[in-house]
Amino acid sequence: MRASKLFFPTLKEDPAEAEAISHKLMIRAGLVRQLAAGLYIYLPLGLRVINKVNKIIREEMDAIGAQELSMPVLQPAEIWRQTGRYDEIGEEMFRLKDRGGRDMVLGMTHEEIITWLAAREIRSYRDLPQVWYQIQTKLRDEARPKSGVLRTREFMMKDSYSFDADEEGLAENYQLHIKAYNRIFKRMGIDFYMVESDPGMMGGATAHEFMAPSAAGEDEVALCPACGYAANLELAGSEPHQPAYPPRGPMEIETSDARTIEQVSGLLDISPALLMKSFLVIAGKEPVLAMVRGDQEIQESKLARLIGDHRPATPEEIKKTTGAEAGFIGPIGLEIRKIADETLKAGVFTAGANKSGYHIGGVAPGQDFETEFSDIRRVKEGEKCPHCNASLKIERVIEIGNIFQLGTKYSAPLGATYLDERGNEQPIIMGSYGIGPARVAAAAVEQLADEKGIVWPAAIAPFAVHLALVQPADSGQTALAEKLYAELMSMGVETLLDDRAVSPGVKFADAELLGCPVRVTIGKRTLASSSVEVQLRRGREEHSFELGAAASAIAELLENRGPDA
RNA sequence: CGGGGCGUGGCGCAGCUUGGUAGCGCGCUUGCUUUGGGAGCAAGAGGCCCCCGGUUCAAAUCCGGGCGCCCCGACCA
Repeated sequence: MRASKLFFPTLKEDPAEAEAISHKLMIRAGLVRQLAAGLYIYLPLGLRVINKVNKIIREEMDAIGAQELSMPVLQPAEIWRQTGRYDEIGEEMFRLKDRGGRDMVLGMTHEEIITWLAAREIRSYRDLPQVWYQIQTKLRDEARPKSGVLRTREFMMKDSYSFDADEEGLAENYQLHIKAYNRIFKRMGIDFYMVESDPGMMGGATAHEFMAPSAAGEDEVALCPACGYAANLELAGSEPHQPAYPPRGPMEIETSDARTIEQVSGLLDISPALLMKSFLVIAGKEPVLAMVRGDQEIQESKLARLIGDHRPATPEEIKKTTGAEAGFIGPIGLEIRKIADETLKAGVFTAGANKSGYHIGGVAPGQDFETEFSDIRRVKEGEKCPHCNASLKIERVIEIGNIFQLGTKYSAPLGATYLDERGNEQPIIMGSYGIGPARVAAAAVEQLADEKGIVWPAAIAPFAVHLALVQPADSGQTALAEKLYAELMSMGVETLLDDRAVSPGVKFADAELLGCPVRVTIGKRTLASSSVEVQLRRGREEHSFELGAAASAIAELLENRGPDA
């Protein structure tokens, strides 16, 4: 490709609306343009990158026996009603009517549709197992699109679905996907972890996410450097330290205006770990008191798994339910559902007295009041790994892939069954597996970019070689550049020939911004020395090759750098 | 959905407090020069100042309403 013909509008300055590194650079390098909130146009260079990502995904999916197909984005609401998700999902699903007044939706995912297909076409255990996938547009009316291409309302997703006769088959396909995903992300040269994740409303028991560490990420994971335990903070567990507790023996303490953990621990001169935090939430219509130790925070997603959707109680509701103001509420004397974090099981604490201006000391949960115990706290950096007691690290990550064991969540309501060897009808056991190609590309930008611009991993770079012709007006230089360009292309090395009539500074700056792995410079120095200068984008390492052997030397250089080049 | 910020040539911004001529840098066009790190000189083009309404002799500027975009939080199948 010739830069003089390529549409790649680069920008000298960061766009005002961008915050994340990948967002800024993908706009500046002319990869994408924003149409509206969460809607992006992929320009030629951006599309080249996505296509490379997709190509790798296809190769590795095909390699585990998955078969590509394609399903509609526009879908009848009826199928979503059958699985109950039409009503469960709410505002995040785009809904519309066709001219005949039929309810339709724009697909946010394709479990319903693929299961509809399986229900019709799979009849016998002889038809199983199957793994089907597509790379297709999804639409979600996100509450808050953000960070450029990382969270958008319309996005592409590789989604695959496995169909098995039994749990063993599902486990096997799950493992195959883990293998494929590891290969895919390794080939792309990005850093990632596989972590345990919350299946959430996808249903099923087992789920993992593939996470690329990045400050621009929206999730956090807990990682154990010793045993490899890795989990999304939504469900990660830990062993918190145990303080020395005072003797049991409830007694009222006047705390006047001290409400927050900080104020109360300061006033009483005791560690926050000896206090109990109580939150009143409303689940449905029922009030629930959630309690964690004073030095801990509630992990909402863990609480939600016990009590479902909930919201904080209003000040009026708190007063009405407990008789006290926020800051003085506690479990003693409250006849509502109570859930205490399991770290409260062993100790003796100071809690709110349900009487404004007072706390109660010496409270032993489970003895001085009835409560359920469960893990509802958020893991903190430095707490002990639940498996090996090493110190946990917490990292911010971008979710680039996920895998779910669905079981019969979709096959049962949609009647996707098969006849087993004995002629008995059985529900098909399903799994579902996603990868977001745009997130993968953005994660690569986030992880590798330097102050000059993008540094693409070779596997997904828009071009392998950026060939800068310093003076296109000089016939000698042009002849050399054209020759090298033709040689590289004939060797299958994708090359961008920068033959634009712009100053050298612009060419070099754009080359660094675009981030192709290798930059080759042809200028008057090339004519003088008969050798070409080659610079690796990553680390900006310089090489020099003799003119005649340059093409093969460059190809070899690319070859040797492997996926991380 | 709660909180905050922003909306002025293609891009980045100033002007708004204190109403009266729309400005800067980059980019763009033409010519000449230049050519290994975002070139120089000269001459140009380009703006319903987000929209609607109000106040005023007069509104980019003040007031009301709306829309859009970004950030923090909630949500994220």
